[in-house]
Amino acid sequence: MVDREAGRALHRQLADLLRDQITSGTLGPGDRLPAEDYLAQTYDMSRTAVRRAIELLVYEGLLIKARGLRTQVREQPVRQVVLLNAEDTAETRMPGEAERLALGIPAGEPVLVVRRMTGETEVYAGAATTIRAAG
Amino acid sequence: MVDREAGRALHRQLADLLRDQITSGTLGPGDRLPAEDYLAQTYDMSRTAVRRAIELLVYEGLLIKARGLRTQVREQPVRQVVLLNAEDTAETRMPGEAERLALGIPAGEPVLVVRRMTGETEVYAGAATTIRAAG
DNA sequence: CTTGATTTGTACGTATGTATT
DNA sequence: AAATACATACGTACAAATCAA
Repeated sequence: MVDREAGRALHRQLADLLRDQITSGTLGPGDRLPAEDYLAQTYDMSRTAVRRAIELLVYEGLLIKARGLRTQVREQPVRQVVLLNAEDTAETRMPGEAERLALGIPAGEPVLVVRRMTGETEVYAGAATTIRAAG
Repeated sequence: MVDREAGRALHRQLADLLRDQITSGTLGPGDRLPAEDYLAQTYDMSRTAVRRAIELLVYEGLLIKARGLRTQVREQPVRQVVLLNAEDTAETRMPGEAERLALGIPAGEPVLVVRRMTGETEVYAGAATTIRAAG
């Protein structure tokens, strides 16, 4: 489980455990985590440490938080294909908070910025797009 | 400055202020932020709130933290072009902590995953690549 | 080389606010 | 209305890394 003598921060150890459960499928998309208080008791750490662990996974795009609800394993959206023509370029980066809210995407999701040769710029939710070369 | 009656969390308000200084160029790449304690006194909030503000900007890819040093405005790397051939696809997502450390990229940077039609998979630091269609 | 000052990291506790069920 | 659960905000203490004397 978690080991206080491990030389690794408690919240990182818990994040590792939860990440494993998600990537292995023990926790599937849409599943809800136990409440923070429950996790704190179960793993014998403070709620603060639990929240830090969950925060790490939110920023990895694995979890979605909502106040009052329990934290949920994120559903991976179906990826829509974005075609890249000759002379177009695409870049990825993290959005600022305002931009993220404007696009309606959750924390932990990068954006994809496509610059068309026409000069137009398109911004996509990164987790919902697959890039492919046109032609 | 920050307004406790604004109905907006203190750490989000401070993050807004710092983000503005970075994007406007008042704080340039490589510049160091004041120490957390100093910011806490200056903006009359706890060190906890200051740390949360900084954390937001780290996850937006704007700041780099290291223990013992002061927090630094991130240098944006020169982007290297990745060519996408017909039948290749590219996707972006956030890396897990282990993957991120293995690739040697800081928190707040997405990865770019290219799947070649040959079956090979390439993983790049997202902030250091520009995608372009071959041909 | 060692010490001390500075600065960030981890971990705990408490209290109160807000959203959902 | 009440219970549950996450959000914000404060405080304390000590650990660990860095840098300068």
